[in-house]
Amino acid sequence: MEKEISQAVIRRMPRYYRYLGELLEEGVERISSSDLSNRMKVTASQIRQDLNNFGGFGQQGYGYNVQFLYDEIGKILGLDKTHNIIVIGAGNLGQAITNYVKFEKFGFIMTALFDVNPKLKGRDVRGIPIYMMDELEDYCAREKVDIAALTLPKEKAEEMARLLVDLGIHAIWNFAHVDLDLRDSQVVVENVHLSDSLMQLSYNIVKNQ
Amino acid sequence: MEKEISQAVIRRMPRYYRYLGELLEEGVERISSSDLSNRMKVTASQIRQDLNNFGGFGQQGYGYNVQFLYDEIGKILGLDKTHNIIVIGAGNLGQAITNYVKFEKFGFIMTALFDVNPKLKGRDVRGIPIYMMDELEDYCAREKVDIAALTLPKEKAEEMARLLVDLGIHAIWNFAHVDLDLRDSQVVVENVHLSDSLMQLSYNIVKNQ
DNA sequence: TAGATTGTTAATCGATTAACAATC
DNA sequence: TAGATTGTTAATCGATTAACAATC
Repeated sequence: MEKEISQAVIRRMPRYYRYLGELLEEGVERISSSDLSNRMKVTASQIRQDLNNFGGFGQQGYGYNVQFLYDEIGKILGLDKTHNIIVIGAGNLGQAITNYVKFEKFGFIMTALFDVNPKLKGRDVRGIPIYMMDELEDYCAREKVDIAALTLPKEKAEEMARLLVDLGIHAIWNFAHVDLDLRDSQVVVENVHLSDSLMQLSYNIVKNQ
Repeated sequence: MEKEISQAVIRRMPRYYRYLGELLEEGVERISSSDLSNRMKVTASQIRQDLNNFGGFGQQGYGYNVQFLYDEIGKILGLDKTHNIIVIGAGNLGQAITNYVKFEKFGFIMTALFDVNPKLKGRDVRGIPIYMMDELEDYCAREKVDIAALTLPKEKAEEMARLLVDLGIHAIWNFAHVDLDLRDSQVVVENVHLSDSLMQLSYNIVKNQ
């Protein structure tokens, strides 16, 4: 296997992607690491180092072609493929994520929600059906599912994560406020801990005073 | 001023807080850095280093008192005070955040939502009123507001952020997919970039295959 | 007191920045 | 060709881990 690229680098890639998208919208054709560094408030050195983890996308004396680099970073991030997402837990957060249409622009397609609440049976979120949890297994056998977004209370999250692994799901986008211990599986987990984020903000408020 | 504590350390504090909360629920009275390190899958060294940024909370030969350490970290994170939060943008995400009752356990109180959509006028989210955007200034003059959660489309986020700064708000919890450039102000910004998180997940899926 | 475990200093590791030769 | 700017190596900085003396 090629040498592992650090998550610190990976975390910055979506940000590059976003700035390049903005440059495209502005009609900018090429940009140097130095100009980009001014915009993004990072060092030009870091930009060149980061990009060169994945290959030489620039040209000496010229800089980087914006469209080309945008597309390449898109490929690196897997945005050239579509990813089907199911949402486990059709509460407020689950529905909000489902409604966040922006994701589809990047190839993330919401295909179904699942919940235990019988009141939600047969309902939908902007056309995306809500199923009962006992239909999950059949659904996963029938349809291609790439990512499961987990928006359950933490008490139920661990158990559900196990089930999802058994059903062959490869990636979990975890909104439950708990660490999923799935190290024995091959599943990729990405955590969104909103409480943690809020606490960090709170710390910085206090510090600032 | 005391020496600055790195954000890497701060980011880990909410996780310590969560594990200590779980230990409390289990009725555990004391814990050593080594036992905690086993649970959290970090090094004992890191735990001791992190904590000692803020003071000596442990006792040689004994370890750490769980309740005491929990309370101290709570204070460090500012969770001993309440924070009033207003939500700018009462769309799905704004409403989902408002409904996320869990936050209140940590002293974060949702007090109002604001939107431009006249259909929402006079409505509420579990008793929390939705106001029109033109009432924002009066509201901020009248009520204590600690944090503004920003759930607007990115086109409107920057302008709104400026306005919030002018209205004297000190902290912004930013869900808009844009970097707010508020370096000239004293405002604390914490970003939640859901798209970035999803892209990072996507990268790791591709890598894993 | 002896054993346990912290607080803290020193060593290591990895990530960021600087420098510059290669090259378009 | 000369100027610009990359790709990449070397230097620096900061964060993590290891080690151990202090002490409960």
